[in-house]
Amino acid sequence: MKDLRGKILNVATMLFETRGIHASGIDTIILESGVAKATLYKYFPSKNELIIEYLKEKSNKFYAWLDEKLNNKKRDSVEILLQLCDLYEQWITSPKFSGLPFHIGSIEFPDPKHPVHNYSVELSNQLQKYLSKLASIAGVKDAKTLGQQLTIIFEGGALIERLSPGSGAAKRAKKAAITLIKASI
Amino acid sequence: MKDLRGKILNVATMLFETRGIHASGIDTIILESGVAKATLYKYFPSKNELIIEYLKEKSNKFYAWLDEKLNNKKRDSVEILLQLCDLYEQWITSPKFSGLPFHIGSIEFPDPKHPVHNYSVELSNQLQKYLSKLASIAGVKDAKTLGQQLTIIFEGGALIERLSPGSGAAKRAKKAAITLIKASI
DNA sequence: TAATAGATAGACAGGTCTGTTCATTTTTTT
DNA sequence: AAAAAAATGAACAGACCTGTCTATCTATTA
Repeated sequence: MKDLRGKILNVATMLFETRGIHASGIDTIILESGVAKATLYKYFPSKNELIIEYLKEKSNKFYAWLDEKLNNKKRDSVEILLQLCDLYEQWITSPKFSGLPFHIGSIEFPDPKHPVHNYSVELSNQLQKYLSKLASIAGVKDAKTLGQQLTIIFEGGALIERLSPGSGAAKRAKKAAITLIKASI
Repeated sequence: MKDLRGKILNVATMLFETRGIHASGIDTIILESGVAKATLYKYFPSKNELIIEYLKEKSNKFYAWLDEKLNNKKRDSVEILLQLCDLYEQWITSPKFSGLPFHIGSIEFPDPKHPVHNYSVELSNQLQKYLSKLASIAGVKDAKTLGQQLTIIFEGGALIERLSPGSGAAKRAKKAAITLIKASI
């Protein structure tokens, strides 16, 4: 099994995150993945599509990981939110973490009409809905507000942890999140 | 007084924030500012220098505005931090706001050794120190931690407010900040 | 008015960018 | 082993990139 598509996507992911999206040309991507240009354009009709697939795959992997880790816990208590904070810190401080992909997408493509920007906004909204829902199931009174505030903290912490890796931003974000969670019950 | 340098910087600022840095070429910048290419390269030896000047000027303007607004207030009380939260919301929700420049700089230039990335990290650290100092003067016990947490919330809120302008992210970030401030005294 | 400094347009170099095309080779399937 | 599908290398188009340079023109200063 060759899975050229997967190989291209992996290489593109690595390049996008270490060099940036605009700075990673198609020629570099095919060179690094050892694939012909026509092959890349067969699996991904345009660079925009490739970028969006990168965003989508990263997002899917994140939620798959999170759901799996949270699945065994009882969801109908505030405990689940504290577990979430632990998992957040784990994710952000993992050595392979290099920022939230949709931050890259939205900042490198600031035009609100651009498909990459659009999809990035969608992913941020999705995170907010996910966290609000989790808070709601946990029994938080104003779950929507808490979800939105956790989104802000998690995204901010992710950003700063990437700016200064190992500086402990993730840990402080987690503590701030816990403070907000406890204040909301 | 012509102030060609200022005109170039203004145009570059506008283009960087609406189209992104990589997507704004030198040719576009000189075309929009009605200036010869040699003139741009006289005032800014390279595009990197231009980008850094953009970051620097934006940062200076922000702190000048903030210091002026905070100057009349008594600084030795927690009141100053609540004032800060109001000003933060004002800044972020202003129609001319289009994201924190050093977020653009750090994400478009992810290489930690790149001067633009370096300077962006410096600006984020500067914000954290500023907020910690303000918290310290206000009499907060663990001022450094609060300053770091406020930085996370302010940067996260700024990011999401830009992603979804008018969605109220700034207001919720402010509320979260106030919760943390009150929890820290 | 004459000398000096600043700004101009435009060409140029040497790359890189995305995306297409095509003939050839490799792989898979029948 | 023959037919069909997939992948390859390489060239190509047309545009854009940063940065340099020159020759001309326009201000400012003396």
